[in-house]
Amino acid sequence: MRKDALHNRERLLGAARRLFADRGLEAPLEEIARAAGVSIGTLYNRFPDRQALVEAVFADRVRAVAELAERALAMDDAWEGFAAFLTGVCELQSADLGYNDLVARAAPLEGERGYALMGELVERARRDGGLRADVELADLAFVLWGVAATIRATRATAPAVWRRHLALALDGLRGAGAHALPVPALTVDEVRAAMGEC
Amino acid sequence: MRKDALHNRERLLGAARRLFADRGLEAPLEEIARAAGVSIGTLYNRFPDRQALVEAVFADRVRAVAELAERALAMDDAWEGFAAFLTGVCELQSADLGYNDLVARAAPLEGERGYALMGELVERARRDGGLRADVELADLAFVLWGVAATIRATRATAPAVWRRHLALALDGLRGAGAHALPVPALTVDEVRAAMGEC
DNA sequence: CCATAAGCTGAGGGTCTCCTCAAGTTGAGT
DNA sequence: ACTCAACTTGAGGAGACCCTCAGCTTATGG
Repeated sequence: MRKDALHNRERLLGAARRLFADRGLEAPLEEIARAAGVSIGTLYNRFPDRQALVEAVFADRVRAVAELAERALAMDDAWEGFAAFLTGVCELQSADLGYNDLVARAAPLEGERGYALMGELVERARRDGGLRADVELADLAFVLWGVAATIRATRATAPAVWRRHLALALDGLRGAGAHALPVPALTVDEVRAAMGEC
Repeated sequence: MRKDALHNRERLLGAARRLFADRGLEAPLEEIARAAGVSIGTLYNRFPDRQALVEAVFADRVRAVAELAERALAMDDAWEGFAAFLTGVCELQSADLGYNDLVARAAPLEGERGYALMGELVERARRDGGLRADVELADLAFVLWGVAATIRATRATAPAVWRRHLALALDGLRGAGAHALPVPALTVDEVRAAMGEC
């Protein structure tokens, strides 16, 4: 790859990072190109479609979340770890509208390893962290989807209230005083399908 | 108003009701006109803009929710009433993608009277229904926004799981075993602003 | 049955975004 | 310096959707 091409790629990634962050994943590609000081054609040269650009921009987030999960698992208190993980992901969502969009469309950690990591977080919290027994991995999607909606709605008005929503959601996941759940959890495939849905 | 105009108005409302319900509030107006068997010009004659059409279509929902609130207040058990109200609104959201969109943009009950009604529901449940003391009216928005997101994501895949999300959210609102909330609730104005936000 | 105001129509102009590709430019190896 | 593959450019076609308005149709009251 030629040096100028590489340079343009960097500029495009930077511009996309910025625009996705404060306008969401639907930010016009033309505007990203303009912000990068490059023509729309060049953008398409470097990234065949929007998805390629999105993936390149948010690749770092996958690593960040994996690290988050590992640090959470390393925490002494299982519940603290569980809560810290969800809080961390929500913090990323709140810092970046694009990532917020993204988490609604794909789990923060994909693949065998990702699911195993998050599954262990849930398992451990259930075993000895006071996470209610009838909660499953798939139920984390509710928290993520829900808080994402609150973040999106309140980011201009009250950029920290999502923490209140999250706190209420976490209390709903605690064992103490829990009530039976009315329907079974989503299966892994259903979660995937639902995320694809929008 | 001429008879044919009235007739067209009805056809338009019917078509809009249908299309909003399964495609959301962004359904193309041209398609609504087509479904109504009427030209796009006529649609604009009857309804100056999308908002007018939306308001006309969902006027009945406002009445339905008001009734829901009154029946909820009439229930013996304060918590049951509170939960029944939220469940009822979520059921409406789940039955109609357009209404689902709408609830994210405006409270299900607006105006002095609407807020008073919902406020009383919260107040009463807090007083003697086991609703946690630090929850306020504005916090209902979290439930509505959150469940709305789940409904939207899962309607094709698992159209009933939102009840699970709602159950978890309700458990988070219960008094037993509640943990202190990290930030103050939204003010009424902030809720309004947030809803306008999207 | 007529006059006329009310209503209907749909082509078309405007905007926005996507994406392509022919023509021009440039980095880099020789 | 020269060559040429790699790269860039931006005008422009395509597709959605919005909304308007000049010209035609029709309900209705007299």
